[in-house]
Amino acid sequence: MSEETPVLRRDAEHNRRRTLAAAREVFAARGLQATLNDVAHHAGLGVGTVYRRFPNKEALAEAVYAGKLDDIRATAQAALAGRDAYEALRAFLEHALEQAATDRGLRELIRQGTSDSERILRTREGIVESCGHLITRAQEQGTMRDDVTVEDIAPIVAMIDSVMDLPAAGAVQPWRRYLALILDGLQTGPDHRGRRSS
Amino acid sequence: MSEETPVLRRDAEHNRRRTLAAAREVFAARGLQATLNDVAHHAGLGVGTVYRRFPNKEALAEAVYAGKLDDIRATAQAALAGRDAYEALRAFLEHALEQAATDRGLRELIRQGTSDSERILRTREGIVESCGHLITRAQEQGTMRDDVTVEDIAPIVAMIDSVMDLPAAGAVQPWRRYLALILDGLQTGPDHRGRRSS
DNA sequence: ACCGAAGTGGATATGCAATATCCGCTTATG
DNA sequence: CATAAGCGGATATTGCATATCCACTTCGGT
Repeated sequence: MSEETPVLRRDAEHNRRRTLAAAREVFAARGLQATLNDVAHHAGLGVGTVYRRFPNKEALAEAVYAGKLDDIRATAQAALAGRDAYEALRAFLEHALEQAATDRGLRELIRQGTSDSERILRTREGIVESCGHLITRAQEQGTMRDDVTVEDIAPIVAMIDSVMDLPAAGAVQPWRRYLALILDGLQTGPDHRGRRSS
Repeated sequence: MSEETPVLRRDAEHNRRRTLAAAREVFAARGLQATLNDVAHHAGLGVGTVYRRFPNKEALAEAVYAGKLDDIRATAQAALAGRDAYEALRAFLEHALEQAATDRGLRELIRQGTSDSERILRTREGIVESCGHLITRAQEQGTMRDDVTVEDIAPIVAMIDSVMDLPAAGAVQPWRRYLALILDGLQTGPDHRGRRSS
């Protein structure tokens, strides 16, 4: 066992959880560019306390999001079991983007980023891989256009994300509308998506 | 005439043009967050020279982009004369986004931004307004879904922009594909966009 | 050719914001 | 109660962008 199990003092453990909870909230609201000072203050703790447990912001972000992202990957993998691959993909994307909609930090993490931890990177790859399988199967089932690729996943997610970043006009979130629009367009159309005559 | 016409010395005028040219290139390549030092160096000039002509970065950016943006607005207005409003809107968006595709600074300016000059803001409004007219006319012509609004323009542009910001996989720019996909989805479908049975 | 105004360069002052540390004090725990 | 662990938050450090200043150069009219 090279793994250290320092066995934190009770109060320390309590503060560790407080830190994580605060980080979740702050990152969700203001994104990953929020400072550890912000997080500490929001948790009612000193900065030093936060830095004692997490060497830097990236470590804290990973602690906060690794699980959440992994859940999403699990959902993607589970989607592979669905009968209708197109519908499974649609449902998965809606589910995953719903998470992103309420969490700006998660959104930033999902996007292609340079400063990501190895773990986050792998998880993201896994998600995309599952989506790729779904696309292939949907095409075999004749429900998805043949020119769709795994390469389309990242742009689609980026596009929907960008709508979420827009200053929301009303209370409603218009991203579902656009996701539906795009996915709808990727189906095999009734008349092979014929253009208007003129 | 409260307008000053300082009549620049020949070399000064030359350097002013050099500055603008350099700014165009640097902003296009690296976006508006490039520093005036970058611009000056790229122009082969000292920072002081740049600051002598343009009080700050925003002024320089406006000098660089005001014309370009105004051209886009003119194009939008011209599009109102088209017979087929849907097609005119499609062509305009493709044209405008083509400009954005090769100019990161323009892209950032087109997006909703806080630090924009009054002039830029008005121009953007004008563009959106023209798009709104096109949408209304297309609906009257029965070529566009009735639930489309002017409010859809900003998200659409944002979505396509976000694709452009993605690290380009190959040499090809996939944004046209997505723009076509989205606009296609906004047409009135042959069978009123019926969902698949299952 | 000369001279004053205009222009130039770029080192550097200024300001700001985020990161991370340090250490005197407090608290948990055996 | 002893002591190791933990805490707080002022502050050092770093990094970056903005903008200025002024000794020096160049232009252009006479």
